[in-house]
Amino acid sequence: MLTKQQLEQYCVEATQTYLNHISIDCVVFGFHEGQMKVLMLKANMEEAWYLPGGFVLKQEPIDNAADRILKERTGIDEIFLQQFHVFGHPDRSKIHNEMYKGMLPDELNFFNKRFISIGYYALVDFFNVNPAPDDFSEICTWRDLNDLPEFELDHELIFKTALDTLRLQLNYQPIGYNLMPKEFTMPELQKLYETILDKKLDRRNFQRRMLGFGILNKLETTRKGGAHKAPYLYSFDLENYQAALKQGLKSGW
Amino acid sequence: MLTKQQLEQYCVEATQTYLNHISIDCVVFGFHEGQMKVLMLKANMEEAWYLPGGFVLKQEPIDNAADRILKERTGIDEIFLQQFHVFGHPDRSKIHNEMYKGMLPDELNFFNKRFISIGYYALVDFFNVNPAPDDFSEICTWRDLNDLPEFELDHELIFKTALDTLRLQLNYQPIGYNLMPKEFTMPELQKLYETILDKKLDRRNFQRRMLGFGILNKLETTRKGGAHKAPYLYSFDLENYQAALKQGLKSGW
DNA sequence: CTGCATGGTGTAATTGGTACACAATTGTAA
DNA sequence: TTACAATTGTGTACCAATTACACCATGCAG
Repeated sequence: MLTKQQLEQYCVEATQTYLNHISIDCVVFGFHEGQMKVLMLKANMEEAWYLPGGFVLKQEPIDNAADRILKERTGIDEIFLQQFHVFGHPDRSKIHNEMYKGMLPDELNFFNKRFISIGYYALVDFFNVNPAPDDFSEICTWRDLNDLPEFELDHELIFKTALDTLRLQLNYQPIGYNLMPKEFTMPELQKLYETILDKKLDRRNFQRRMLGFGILNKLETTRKGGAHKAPYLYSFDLENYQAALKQGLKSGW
Repeated sequence: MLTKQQLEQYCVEATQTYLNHISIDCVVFGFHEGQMKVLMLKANMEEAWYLPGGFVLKQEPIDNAADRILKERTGIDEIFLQQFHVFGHPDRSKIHNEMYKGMLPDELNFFNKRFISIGYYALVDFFNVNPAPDDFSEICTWRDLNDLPEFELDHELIFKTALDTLRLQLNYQPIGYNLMPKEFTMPELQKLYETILDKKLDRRNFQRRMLGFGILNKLETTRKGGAHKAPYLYSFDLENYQAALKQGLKSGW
């Protein structure tokens, strides 16, 4: 929670250091215990949830800005990030945090401007993330895709657009390297796909199709401990994976 | 060609009416005589070509801004427009037109800022367009995709990204309604696809695939006049076309 | 040891895409 | 008038990918 003085100083500095009218919002997807997760923040003192975001330094490439913002929230350095849409309706711009409304005259309040927000989505390994709140929030945590709180502002639209984009990209790009641990089983990978797509897939066909892409290495070991047959472990063949990212999985026309 | 005084007035007004730091650039595709075309502008007094673009009014949704800008360049009202990428590297921001550099002190020069540009691509019917230059150009005209001039700034990157996006979308979306005249023959439509993809397609397989999408109406009439067998005319089934736009042509997973 | 849930592999049927062949139409040149 | 070249309309055999399903293997519970 910022005092009025702190907020005032923040606004003065922000106006000087950041590009005005431009913000970045990130949809950070993680995967844990068979569930898809999104990183979210809860505002100070109120039940208001929003997506991690921030601003662009005056001489900073926008991709770097997204990297920087997410490093602050997750501690991770090299994140798989993809710009997916720009949200630019004038009505979307409200104060990030209603609590600070009225504490400053409008002309001094950096947040009380129209912001055009560039949406990025990120895929990260759940276990590498150390969620850290920002100056305006008290909680930064994973939320389950099946149990999301209400979003502030237009963040629900941003989230849904990100998810739609992710689903579409599943059709022509490999996915998982950034979401799975180094070693994983085929059922675990399938669970990821099923969660993203929100539908059941055939176990056997999934396996053949995945292997057909040629982006997986089958390891010697198996995962013991379950109450059933021990599945083989796989890892991604990074070279082929990168190549598939570039060329796409299907040629189409 | 603007005088120093006109430029100064333009800059003062622009700073007041437009969002600073944000611009829009458009890649307008047309199709004529079997050739893919892009709408381009040539600067006053020099051989400098760039894409049509403009700025966002302070209270204007960005999609409307793109509509407005393209209406000024083409005369067309309802254009098929799609946001496809944001170009936000700080080095991309130079003065739109080098000629005006130095005519004004930097702090007054609206153009001498960093601009983050939202890229839109448009598909239009060639015959509906009345190309009109803007204040900083003397020519607005179609350029053949096979015979493009050098682009100013990062407009070549913007153009190529738009073309790549268009090619990708060909795999899961119908196209052509906005590029073809009301009635057209199958070979004409095929030529459009071949031009976009820059590759030959099999005549017979193309026909079957297209008809399989269920977005075409076969008309009774044929196109006479050619030196050969008269081909049937087709039109788009707008209802199915719109549905296909939404759902995508292939289900994927 | 047996039952059961899960994982690994195989295979037939269907669908979709590719590569052709051949007939029909139209204007032109002989 | 006729033969021909160029182009369009339609069909079909073949291969690849996807789908649906069967069967066996493994590992723990009882």
